[in-house]
Amino acid sequence: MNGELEKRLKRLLSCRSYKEEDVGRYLRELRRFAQEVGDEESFRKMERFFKALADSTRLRIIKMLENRELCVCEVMAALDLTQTNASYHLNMLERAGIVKKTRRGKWVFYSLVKPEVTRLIDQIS
Amino acid sequence: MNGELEKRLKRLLSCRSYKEEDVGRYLRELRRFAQEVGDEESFRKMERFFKALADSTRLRIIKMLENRELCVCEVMAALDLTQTNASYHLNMLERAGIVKKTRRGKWVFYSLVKPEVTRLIDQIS
DNA sequence: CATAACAACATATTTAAATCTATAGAAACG
DNA sequence: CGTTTCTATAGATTTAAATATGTTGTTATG
Repeated sequence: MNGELEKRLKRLLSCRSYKEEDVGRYLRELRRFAQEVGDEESFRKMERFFKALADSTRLRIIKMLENRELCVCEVMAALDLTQTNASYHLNMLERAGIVKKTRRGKWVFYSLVKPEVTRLIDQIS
Repeated sequence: MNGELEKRLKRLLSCRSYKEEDVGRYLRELRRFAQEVGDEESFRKMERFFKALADSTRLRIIKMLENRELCVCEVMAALDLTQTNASYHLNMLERAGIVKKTRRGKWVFYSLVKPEVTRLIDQIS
């Protein structure tokens, strides 16, 4: 067990009329509490989703796609990105399940999978 | 002007019965469209907010704070973090306006500023 | 089927975030 | 007031994301 940490908790609990021998139990309680709020897998999933939104270029792409679908070269033109960089961001959004792509001849068009995502964005701003 | 890009747009538009001389106008239209969906400042703000949520440790902290406030040493204990690392993540959340801190004697307690944030998180999972 | 055009991918570089180590600041307490 | 305890910050290191360069895959077209 981590002795230093237990001492620290003991001092904290002594302000709360806890008995000294309860400290070990309190530590286990805290760790169980941390487990109970959610499993690692679902937190990882949320992390990936929020990471996809944590970039102003991608947020702007999403807001544009709210109005209409765009092909890669239109995204390049609109946001002044290199072809590779535009593809990179669109791929990030696709892997997060936010956009989907449709090939039409030589062109690949991107559109929103769930338009609800823009509601979520608008809640923030 | 970016000649390569204009040629690319021209070929795209030629599939849509656009006149050739409209390509320059279409490029400007795309760029204006990109501006209209939102100003850089507000996208940067959203980016900061989503960045704060884009980490599974911080998401777990938020979910714990939904139930009750915690001091730094409790966060350390619950999530098995170093003191510095716990402070770092709590500071990130504070600067994003998600949590606030209250000093009580030697201890600093953190709590949610807007509990709505957990609704937003639950929408994802 | 050879070539041109659009997009994706692989790899390297740059830039930013997360973590660690060491130290400083603030409150409590003898 | 000197010491201990809790938290924050500074600086260095590690790790991951964003961007750039060069190349490949895919579709259309002469």
